[in-house]
Amino acid sequence: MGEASALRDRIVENAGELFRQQGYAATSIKEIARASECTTAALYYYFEDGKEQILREVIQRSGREAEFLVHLPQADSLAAFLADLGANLTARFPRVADSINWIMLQYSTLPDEDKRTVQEQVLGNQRALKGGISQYVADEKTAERLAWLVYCSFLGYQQLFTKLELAGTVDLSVAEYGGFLAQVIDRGL
Amino acid sequence: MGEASALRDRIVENAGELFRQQGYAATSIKEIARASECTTAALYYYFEDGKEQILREVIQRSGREAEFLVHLPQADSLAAFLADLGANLTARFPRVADSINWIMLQYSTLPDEDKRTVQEQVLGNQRALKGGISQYVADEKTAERLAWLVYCSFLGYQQLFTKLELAGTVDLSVAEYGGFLAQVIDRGL
DNA sequence: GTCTATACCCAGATAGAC
DNA sequence: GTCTATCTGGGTATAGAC
Repeated sequence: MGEASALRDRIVENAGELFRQQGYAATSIKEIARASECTTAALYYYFEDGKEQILREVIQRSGREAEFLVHLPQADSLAAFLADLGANLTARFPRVADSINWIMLQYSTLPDEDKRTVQEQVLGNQRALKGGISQYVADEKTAERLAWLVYCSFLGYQQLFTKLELAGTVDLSVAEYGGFLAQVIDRGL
Repeated sequence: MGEASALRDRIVENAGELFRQQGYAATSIKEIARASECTTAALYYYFEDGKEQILREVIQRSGREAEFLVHLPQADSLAAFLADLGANLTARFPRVADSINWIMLQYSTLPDEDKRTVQEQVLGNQRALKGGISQYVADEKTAERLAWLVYCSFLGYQQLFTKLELAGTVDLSVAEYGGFLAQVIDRGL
């Protein structure tokens, strides 16, 4: 089904970039070929099933790449941990949020195997986050829920403030937002 | 540019439904016509600029419809207010989240006027939420931030748990999630 | 392995009948 | 106002040369 090659890699990479920017449906195979500096014929040499196969591979790759939380901050309190997280998430989280965004629209049409891949990606992120939080929170269930809360909060923020460009209209940076979240979690209002 | 008519309404309505389900790019004008039980020619009678104009009108309508938070719960504490909100959001929020989802992918291509419409929709929701929260929180800035936090949190939850079907894998209902958020906000961990 | 050339289909769009 | 019929272009896909 098409062995490894530099071109093959470039195609998956560029397709992913285009999907993140425009979504799957709005991206044509010609566009992917152009970005990869090859023809559509070359593309079909590596991906017999065409666009759908590229979709599958992009999803799998984005699953592998999604370990954005692996390098969790070291801190000596939960509040500090979360504030750090917010400050540092700017670099890696936008990509994750972009991926989730276009995949979400595609999700219902995916074969079960790919659905699982996507879920695993999200679950992996949450688990990593939970691991970090567990250092400061004794109760298992609380850590679990807190990880979801933090994950969902940042995802929503990312989408509204970056994708919808609210950052230009509303004065609330990720760092501030993260700091506020940290503070609320730490001691309530 | 096409006066009011039952068919015209149906078209915008059905187009919106399809956009929410599949996104803008994946929805063809023929599909919209089929769903509206008319031909594409009839569609062009009402929408001279075709698909793009329909897009604009769907966005405007979804802006008008987005007052999902107008009927805010009455409660005698912030925690109760938020818990209620979580429990009741199930009905109206999914639609808002779906809209944001597909619009987000389209956003960068929108003319400035429509961008503003979208932002207004989000800002309107946040403002409404803030209004509710202000009853319990004296400080202006805190209410502001809290409204964003709540909004982002529910948006993220909605997308992960409903769109990505995590609700089937992870045991955490909206009500539980909202309850937890309420509790955290009220008194921290 | 990658290209040129091309087939085929469906999407967006419109003219003209009724 | 709504339809039938049709055009054009771009999208997916492939055969065959190099």
